[in-house]
Amino acid sequence: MSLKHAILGFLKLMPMSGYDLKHMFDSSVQYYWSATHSQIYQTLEKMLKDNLVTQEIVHQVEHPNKKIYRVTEAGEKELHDWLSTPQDLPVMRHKLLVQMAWADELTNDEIISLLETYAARVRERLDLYHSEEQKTQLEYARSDRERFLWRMILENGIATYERELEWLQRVIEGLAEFAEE
Amino acid sequence: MSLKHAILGFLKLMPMSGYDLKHMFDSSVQYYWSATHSQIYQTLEKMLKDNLVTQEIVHQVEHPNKKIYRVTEAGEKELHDWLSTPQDLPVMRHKLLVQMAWADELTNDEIISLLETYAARVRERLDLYHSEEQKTQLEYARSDRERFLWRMILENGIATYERELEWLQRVIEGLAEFAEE
DNA sequence: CTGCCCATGTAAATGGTTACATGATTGA
DNA sequence: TCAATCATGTAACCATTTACATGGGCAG
Repeated sequence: MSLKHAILGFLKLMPMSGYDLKHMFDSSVQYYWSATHSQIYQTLEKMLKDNLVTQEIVHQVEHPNKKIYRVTEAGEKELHDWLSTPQDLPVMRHKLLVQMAWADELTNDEIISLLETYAARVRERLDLYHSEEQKTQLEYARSDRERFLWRMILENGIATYERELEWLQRVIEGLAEFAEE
Repeated sequence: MSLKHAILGFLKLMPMSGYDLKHMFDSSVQYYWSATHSQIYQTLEKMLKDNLVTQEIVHQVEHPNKKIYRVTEAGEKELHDWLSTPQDLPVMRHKLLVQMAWADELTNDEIISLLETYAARVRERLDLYHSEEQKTQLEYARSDRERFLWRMILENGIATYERELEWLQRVIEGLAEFAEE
């Protein structure tokens, strides 16, 4: 499980609530790791039981109380151990590719429509990657090396999606050769 | 759920058993969709109940009996409907990138070791993509257009992993600038 | 005689999504 | 007054992995 480890990393950067974590995942990591709020709250509970984090309730007047979590020593060790463990290739679950495998029963127009819709979503994602917000977040890095690593993560995403766009274009162009009569 | 749909596509290509399906997933689709045998058997049972497939028991002498599944009309419809539905971007769950996000607490050598191990796995995967077996499978395509689509799927995988290798190389080189004293 | 291929399953656990639920404050 | 933000949670379900389980045939 790496949701746990992604959370530990964020909390080490800065103690925060489950709500804050959700925003962190949505704004910076969403693109290579995601989590719903229910999953985050439940995982935090479990991590608390396992003594990986501590909880402090902060009473607020104008807002609901919040629970601030902090990484414990055991949590730091858990994170460090995981960080030193080589990971397998991520399992690809690429629905569009499954569709393409069996798409010969669709018309050219139908296939192209699938590809175009997908391309539009890829472009949206790319816009997010290129947004100012992403650059701002690099400011929070705690060292030049950390900033470099964060920039590399961003660039990985950008390259991934740009490559995907090129591929989509090639498929669309290639399909033209199979004009329907 | 697209395991169901990937299965329907395979069965439409050729009626087969759960065991055969497992091999199909492992040899051709593993790289963009995967499933364990337990998942396949259970899904087939469910699909049978839902009348998406029929089951025929083939008695064998030298081997255990096998259950051959065929797509029903309802199954064809289910597949066709799904094929015409645009898909969202796949959720990326890239553990190595999560590690990189928090890797500043590792030494350069430790980070590079993570990256190199990962790169070795990417190269293995690329070898699979470039293997003869992959080219042979293109023969089973039922039309030129289908063969084109299958080739594009393969090329998507190849491009993905080649890009990943380039990125890994850039990170490794970039890290050198942060030499440890 | 060892280990792989054939062929099927079940059970338990983990991970993840979706829906249901509440309720005050703030800005348009 | 409508919608969004803040802030938390539970319950049900679905998807996926891992482990447990069986047993004959065949090749080295």
